[in-house]
Order: sequence, then C-alpha cells, then structure tokens
Amino acid sequence: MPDTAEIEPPTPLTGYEDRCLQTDEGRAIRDLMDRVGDKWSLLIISTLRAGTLRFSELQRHIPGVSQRMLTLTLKHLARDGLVSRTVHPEVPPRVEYSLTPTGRTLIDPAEALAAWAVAHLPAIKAARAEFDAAAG
Amino acid sequence: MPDTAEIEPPTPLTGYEDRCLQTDEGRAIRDLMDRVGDKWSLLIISTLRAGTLRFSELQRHIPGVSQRMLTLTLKHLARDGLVSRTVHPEVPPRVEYSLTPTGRTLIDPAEALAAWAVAHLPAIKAARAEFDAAAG
DNA sequence: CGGGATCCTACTCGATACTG
DNA sequence: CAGTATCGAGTAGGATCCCG
Repeated sequence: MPDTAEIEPPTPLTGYEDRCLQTDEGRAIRDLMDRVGDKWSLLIISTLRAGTLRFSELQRHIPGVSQRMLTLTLKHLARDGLVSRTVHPEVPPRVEYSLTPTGRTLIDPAEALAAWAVAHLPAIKAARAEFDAAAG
Repeated sequence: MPDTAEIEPPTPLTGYEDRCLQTDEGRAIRDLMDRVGDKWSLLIISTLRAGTLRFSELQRHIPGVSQRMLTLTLKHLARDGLVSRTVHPEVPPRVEYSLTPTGRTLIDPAEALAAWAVAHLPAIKAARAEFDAAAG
C-alpha cells in the first residue's frame, strides 16, 4: 500500500466518502429493510425468540395481524432461512414455527433496536407534538 | 407486591405471555418501524452519523433517492427530533442537516443491525436461492 | 387448523415540472 | 440550491370466502 493512502484527509466529509455507506452498509441496510423492514417480520421474530409456536398461537400473540399477512410473512422468513416451518401430519393439522440458528442471530440487534424504541419513543412523541404545535 | 407474583411459571410459553411483546416491545417495535422502518430513514441517519451535510450532499451520498423522498424523509426525521435542520439565509440558500442528540443514540443499534446484515445477508441469499430451487 | 385465492383500498414512492 | 406541486404506477396489507 502506498504511503499516500495512509494520510487521513483533514476534511471528514467532502468528496471522498461516496463509498462511505453505499457499497457496504448502504446496500446492507437496504437489503435488510427489504426483508425485515416490513410491518410484521421483526414482530414475528421477536415473538418466536422464546421458542416454538404454532400458527394460531403466533396470531394470538401478535394482535392485529391478519391470517394473510402472517402466512405471507412467515413464508418470506422461511424462504430467507430465518424461520423454520414444521408440519405435523395430523388431523387437525399442526404447523409449528421456530427460529433457525440464523434467525436467532437477529434477536440481539433486534432487541437492541426495541430497547432503543422503548427508551426514546417518548422523546420522539414529545418532539413530534412540539413540532406540530409550532407548525400548526 | 404479593409473593405469588415472584413465582416464575415453569412453562415458558403457554398462556401467560400475552403481554410478552405486546405492551412494551411489541408496541415499541411497531412504532419504531412506523418511523424509521421506511426506505430511506436509516440510510439518512447512517449517512449523517459522520457529521453535518447539506441537502445536495445528502442526495449525492444516497444514490437512488429522489428529491421528493429526501425532502419528505428529512421532514419526518426533523419532526421526530432525530435530525436538525438549519437554514442559512444566503443566496444561493444553504440548508444543513445533522443528527440531534436523540438521533445520535440511534446510531449504535442501527449499526448493529447493519453489521448483522453485512454478516448474514449472504446466508439469507443462499437460503433463498436454495428455497427457490427446491420449490421451483 | 392452517392456510390459499380473490378482491379491494390506501398509501408509498418515483418522475416530472415548477418556484423563490 | 433547496425545495413544492401534481400525477400515476406499483404494492402492502386488510376483509372475505373457500379448501384439505
């Protein structure tokens, strides 16, 4: 590596940082949001973090989710290898869902995000209320 | 608090956990996704983590974002108190954006998520390819 | 019970053109 | 430069009905 490459530019944000987020984090964040950035994915993953649940149990634990969206989101998560789907051939049928090892690795960052939300959402709502009061 | 409340139920997931995610984390995750779960918010926040940027700089650093979406998302973030907007009364006008202290607290969990994405997206894409190959 | 199929609505987002 | 305004396509997501 030439020594010129080691010199840190004094201006931190003027012209060299076009690759700052785009190649690595930028694409990663976008891909991530494309997969678990929807309305129910993180909720399902968080709900499954304590163990296996069957379809109707999941639906009960996540109020407001429709059968359709639960089915769709679970299918996407299974397709991405984050959730495993096990069908027990019985009558009535029983289908159980649980996190895969890969899915389990998402728990920590997801809970970090949830913790942030719990801690800072009051401030956000206050800021929003103040903003709306000021702007009419 | 009565002593019966301290007894941990032995079955981890059968009947008592209706409040497991819904009251705290569940609502938090939903509110969070409502605010920064869109296409550009996390990208903007990550881009601003290194310092102040003006509108056109932000647009250059986030390829693919339209003027409209950049304006809209910045307005939402400003409304929520995550981003501050400073107008310098000059000609041509200069408007600078930076993270507020509250916004800065989001950097760590957001980067944790981005790091997860960088680490696990290849596995996800592989799982998806395998799933699609098996299912046609 | 665990979905699949269908219809329908609302909203997101992008493209384009215009403004101060 | 930093927006605003308007239009239109695409899609996420809810409601409903049906099936194995």
